[in-house]
Parts: sequence; C-alpha cells; structure tokens
Amino acid sequence: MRIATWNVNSIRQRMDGLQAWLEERKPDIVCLQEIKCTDDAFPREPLEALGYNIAVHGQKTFNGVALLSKLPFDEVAPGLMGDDGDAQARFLEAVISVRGGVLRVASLYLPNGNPAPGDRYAYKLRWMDRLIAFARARLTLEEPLVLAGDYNVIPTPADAKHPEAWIHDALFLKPTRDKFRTLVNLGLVDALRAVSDDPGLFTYWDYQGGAFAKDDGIRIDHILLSPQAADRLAHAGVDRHVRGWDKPSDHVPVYVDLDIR
DNA sequence: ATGACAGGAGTATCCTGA
Repeated sequence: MRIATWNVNSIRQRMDGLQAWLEERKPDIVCLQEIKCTDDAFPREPLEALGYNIAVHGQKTFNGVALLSKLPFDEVAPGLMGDDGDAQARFLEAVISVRGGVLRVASLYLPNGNPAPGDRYAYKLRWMDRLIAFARARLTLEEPLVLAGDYNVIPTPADAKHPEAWIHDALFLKPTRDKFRTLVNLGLVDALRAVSDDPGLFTYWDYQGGAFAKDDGIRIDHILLSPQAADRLAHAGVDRHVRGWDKPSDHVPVYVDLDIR
C-alpha cells in the first residue's frame, strides 16, 4: 500500500504532471493540497480513468484538499474539528477498508501563518491546536492512521538549506515548531525521518531566485503515522525530480510504503 | 544593464503563497 501527499498548487494547472507522476509512482492513495478549485470544477474524469475514487473538499480561488484512492471510501468527512465557523477548505478525512481492518487517512493543508505575528499567525497556531486535538482523539482508536499534507512547518534546522533565513518566518518560529513537536509527541512517527537523517531531504523550493537550481529548499510536506501504521512502514521517499518537470508545482510528492494489502 | 515567480480573479492590478 503506497500512500502519497502532494501540494499541487492548482489541480487544473497540474493535470499533465499529476497524471505522469501517478503512472510513474503508482500510489494507491494520494492526498492533494492547494487544488484551488471548487468541488464542481475538480477534473474527476481523467483521474477516474486511472482507477481512482475521488473525494474533494474545495473552495473558490484558494486552499482546497482532495483524496484519490484505488480502494473505495467507506467514510469521507471534510473539515477539521474544533471550529465550525472556519470556512477555509484545509482538511479531509477518509476511512478505507483494507485486508484485516481499516485505514484512516487525512489530507491536510496547514495555514502558512505569515506575516508573524498577526492574525494569520494566530490562526495557524489555533489550527495546530485543533489538529493536535484531532490526533489525540483518533489515536485512541488504535487504528493505522496517516496524517499527510503540507504542514507549513520546518521541523528542525536540518530541514532547510539555509535555516538562518527562516528564523522570523511563520514556518520556523519556535511556537510553530513547538506545536509540531507536541503533535508528534502524542505518539506519531515522521515517516521520512524514520528512514533517513539526510539533511538534504526537501519538499519545497520557491519559484523565485533559481531556488531549485541552488537546491535552496525546505522540508514542509510531512507524513505522520500512528503506531499501528508505523509498525507497517517499509519505505518512505521524496520525488524531487518532479520539481524539474515543465510547469512544476513548487512542492514535490512525498510517499510511504506500508505493509498493508 | 536588465530582469530576476505562479495562480486565480478578472481584465488592472491585487491577493496569496512560503
């Protein structure tokens, strides 16, 4: 069972690259972020033709998350618990039956939070508190759980080419990293760091200033696993070559292989 | 010396992103 996450920065602008990558990497489940379209505008047909069931939680212009799955969805739930008034489409949870039980997956797009301090940063920290509450609740189920997406968090200095350039940024400020650590310390495993301590594992390079050519990247797209999922972790990787394709997203896919049929 | 991002909305720029 291969599960991937990718912030595509507009699903409609990324269809060629997305289809090419799906045929190459062959993930069973994909968590997408920043689809930047409403549910009605989501390009379902070409993805269904590749064998995927589709769940979408979109909105006009910004944000938007989706799930692709070769296995059918048993349940789909849009939105993150803790604030019914939050209109931003950043969270989509699904339950999928697998051999011997269920798999619970969420595609999440954590707020950027810049500029900090300010309203946007306060919203980011509140959203992280809600995510922590969600994870705490779901962990009591003792299921294989995969929380995958664009966390907009640089967890440690080893996750940036130039960490000193990010010290005043909402992605790297101490409260941001502290809350991410609180989340992980509930008992989750950062899948990529479970398989590698390579300091060059980046998932995002800015479009500006030739950042990819200089490998001036950061690691902000993460896959966190519950103990029941982490016990089945076989491999994790980053498809950085996708950043070199025509009309790339500024993010690249991250994936895990779990020993689940 | 020049230009040095991308996407959406919408039609000129402005907002957002990280």
